[in-house]
Amino acid sequence: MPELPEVETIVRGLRPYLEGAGMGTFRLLFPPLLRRAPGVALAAFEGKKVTTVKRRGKMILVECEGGRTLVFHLKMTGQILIERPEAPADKHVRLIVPLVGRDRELRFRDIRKFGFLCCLGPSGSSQVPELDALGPEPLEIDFRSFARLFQGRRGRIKSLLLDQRTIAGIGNIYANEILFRAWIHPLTPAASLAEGELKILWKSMRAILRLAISRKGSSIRDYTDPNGDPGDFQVLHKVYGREGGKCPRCKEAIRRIKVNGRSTFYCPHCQKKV
DNA sequence: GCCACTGTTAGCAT
DNA sequence: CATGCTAACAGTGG
Repeated sequence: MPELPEVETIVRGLRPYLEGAGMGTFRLLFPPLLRRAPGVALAAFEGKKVTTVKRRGKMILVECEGGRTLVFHLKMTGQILIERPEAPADKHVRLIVPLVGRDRELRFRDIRKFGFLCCLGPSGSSQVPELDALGPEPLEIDFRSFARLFQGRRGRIKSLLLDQRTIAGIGNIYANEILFRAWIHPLTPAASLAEGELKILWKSMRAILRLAISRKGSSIRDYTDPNGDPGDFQVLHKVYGREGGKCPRCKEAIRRIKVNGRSTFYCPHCQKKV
């Protein structure tokens, strides 16, 4: 579930618990969670203190003393929870990290098991291809660089917004909401967008993501932050999940199509096909 | 029960 | 190289 606003909310929720805390013995309940790293690598984190928690795209980076970093990707159904050790853990909890002296533990819970954890060595080297190939951050990129992302690209604009190598952190919900706000049809060839349209798209992207972060993300199914609190941006969705509903701008019925196999919602009147 | 659907993306086919 | 499908998995709802 988590896209950029949800992951940002999670990271902010984790900081007070993790930063400065020491990590105890990891309990890896589902070993395949740990990707492309020998199982022993986890031991290198035990007894170390967390220095910083960061977000990059949809990934969570937990930096530790000694320069090592844990990288979490929640994929569709992953959650990171901070709970008391005595709180019951259900069968979907895949990893437990005790936080020494804080009467709390971090739990990675993931129903569909798509999520993963990677360990980065002290070299800070590139052991996570997904991390290295990631495009720029949508809230940091300036307009000129943003416009350049789409030059000479033959893909459709929605496909490219979802492509993490083009720009990082945008998923299906926010791609739909951003395009609606920008009055752009999802199937528009990216390279055909005029300067003015790109400017509106850039502004819409920033506005939607910032607003969603301020609402602590969208809780469509069971997304919660580390404290178990849901976001409420879903009540502000204009098109996502609203097939057949009225466009808030023109009252036309919202339409649903598939783009690259993903459900895509738009207003046929406000987002004209080119 | 069966089928379609789900917020992600790696890996493979084209 | 660029782009488009499908599968990985588990659960929910019709």
